Amino acid sequence: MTIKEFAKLLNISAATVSKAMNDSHEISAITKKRVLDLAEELNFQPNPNASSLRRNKNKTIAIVIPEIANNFFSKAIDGIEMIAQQKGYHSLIYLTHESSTKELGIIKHLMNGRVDGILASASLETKDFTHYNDLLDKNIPLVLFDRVCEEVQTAKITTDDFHAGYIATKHLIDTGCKKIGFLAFSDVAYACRKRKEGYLEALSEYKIEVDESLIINCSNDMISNFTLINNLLKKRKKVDGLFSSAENLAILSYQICSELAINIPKDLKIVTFSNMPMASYLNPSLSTITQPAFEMGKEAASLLFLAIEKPRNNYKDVFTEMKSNLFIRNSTKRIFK
Amino acid sequence: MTIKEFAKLLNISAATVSKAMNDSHEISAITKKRVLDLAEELNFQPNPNASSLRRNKNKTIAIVIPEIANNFFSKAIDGIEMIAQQKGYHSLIYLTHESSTKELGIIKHLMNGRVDGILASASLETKDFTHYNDLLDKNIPLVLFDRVCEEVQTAKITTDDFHAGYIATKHLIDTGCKKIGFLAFSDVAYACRKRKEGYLEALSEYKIEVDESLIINCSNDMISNFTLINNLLKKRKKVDGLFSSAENLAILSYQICSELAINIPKDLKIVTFSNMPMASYLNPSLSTITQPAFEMGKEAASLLFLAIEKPRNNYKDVFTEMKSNLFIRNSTKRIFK
DNA sequence: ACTAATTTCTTAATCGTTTTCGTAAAAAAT
DNA sequence: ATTTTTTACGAAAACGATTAAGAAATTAGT
Repeated sequence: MTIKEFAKLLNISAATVSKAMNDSHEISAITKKRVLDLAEELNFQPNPNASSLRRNKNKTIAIVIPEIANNFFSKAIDGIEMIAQQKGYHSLIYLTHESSTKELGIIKHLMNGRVDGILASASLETKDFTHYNDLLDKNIPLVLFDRVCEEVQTAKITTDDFHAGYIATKHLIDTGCKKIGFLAFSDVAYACRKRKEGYLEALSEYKIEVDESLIINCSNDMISNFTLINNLLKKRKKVDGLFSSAENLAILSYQICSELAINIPKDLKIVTFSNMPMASYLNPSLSTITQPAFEMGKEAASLLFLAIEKPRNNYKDVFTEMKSNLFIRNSTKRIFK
Repeated sequence: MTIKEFAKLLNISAATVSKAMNDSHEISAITKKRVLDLAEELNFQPNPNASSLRRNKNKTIAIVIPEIANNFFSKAIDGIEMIAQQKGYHSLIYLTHESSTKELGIIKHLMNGRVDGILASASLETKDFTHYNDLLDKNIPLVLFDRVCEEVQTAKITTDDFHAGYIATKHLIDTGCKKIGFLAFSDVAYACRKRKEGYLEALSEYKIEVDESLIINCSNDMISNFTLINNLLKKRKKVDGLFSSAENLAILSYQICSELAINIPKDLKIVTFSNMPMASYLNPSLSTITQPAFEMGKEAASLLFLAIEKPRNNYKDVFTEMKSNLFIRNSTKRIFK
């Protein structure tokens, strides 16, 4: 049903219906009620494409993320979608599967005005960020979250990665670790670099010399990650603590420890960034740095809507570091020998 | 940039550009190449709203699911999005948070033609399914997956819930359980009813009398679920095996066992439906029935696109039961006393 | 060489809204 | 009572693509 047909039912013009549904002051309360009541009754909704075309607004945002089968991102989406639904917006979702080619394709595609704004988390592979800057040149609001990058001058939501890295490493030192390895999920990602800096800061504070062979630069390839971590852990005496910057690397480490019969936490203590709800029930229970994924999603979305609805607002300067939490569990339990 | 402005750059008409970009046979190869090359260079894309309005097609589908911070649904979305991206479609995501009111609102909203088709998984609360039938009346393709319902005559993708329930229960019996409880995540959901029927079938086959007090009808309220399961497990001698129809109920059971100092698997064996990647690393490792979530998503999406692109196809008759797998781990380990 | 058929492009109508502008009617001001 | 202002609505022109129908240019057929 078109707005014209609908209008005919009430013997008024399409213009009046449109204005009534948009709560224009030009329309009397009486007429508004007649329109709204019938619209409710017949579930009449103006064609969104025609509306978007005319208004040049689609009430739609895009969420571009590396992966979804991931406790952090799925919770973040939960937060984003909640705010979007509150605001009456629709959320398109795009997965890059950590491929910069896919990311580039998706972002370039989104320049056609299909969405009013974009929430993105860069893929691991991505080293060139010009596509994000192109978005900004086209005045499409963009908020980066978690996987942010310095090259793009726009709003960013992250966690206190440096501090968390420091705290995690300090915790390992406090439980008696002397040779602490660091598993980097990326050697370029801003968040990972910050986590590493926190790690280095803690080592420095406790006068522990940095051993580069204990710093493992992992990638998106789980096979090669396996090899890397396996090689590290095989020379067991060289490492007694592991700070992992990503959940999946910790899982991999659990697997490798199980295969190599390395006892956690006796032989090796592990603390990791993770949003896993089951961390308490692992064998042994896993000490984690947990990011406020849901809140980050909400925060990022709120900021995006601010940018969309108040174009004068200089949202681009926002840089929010949200607080993550250290949950101490048995994987970093101090063992007195 | 509009198609007119773009056309002017090549000294041809907008119509020609449109046809060239849609690979019409009316346009010469030479012109097509000129158009496509410039479009590539300038990243020109026709306004999607104008296009959708004219064509009455949006190249967009909706995914309506109860929750996303959930291993099954996030993997299913992964599969759906992959197929959608291959087909050049966009995926809108809507979360109902298990609320039938929200579900109803979302589905009613989607009747305005914003999407070409819908993939849905009903919320637990939903008992009235007329909104889905309304969609079908409006000729909007609909594929239900996992949380399907008999009341709606459309395509459905599920798992072999009856068989899986039977196998899981049989496995508990084989490992020595005599008093097996069943944790139902819903008393109405089709999938859960089937799982229960499989459970009952196995009991019957082994001549184990059904004890209704061991069948716990859980809900979406985790607080009351806690009470229900806690009450069941406190009278410990009454139950020595637990078949859980949903992951979160198993997690809750682990928690309760830990609090009540019930040893798994010695005092109680547990097997559950779950897509948790960490099942092997739990304490004890958790025996699971695992659904092919990713493949289910792909299958559901493929079917939806078939319905969208071949309107004559009677996709509505499709009812696919995909095979789930039983992974036997330590939570159901036989203990010889 | 002339007509018919085919190829390739253009013009113009159309999709269903929103919004500007204009105009009655009603209310307020004189 | 007349003018001015305000209120409430309608007519028509956008928005930017697609496509049916028509026209020019080319090729084929006789």
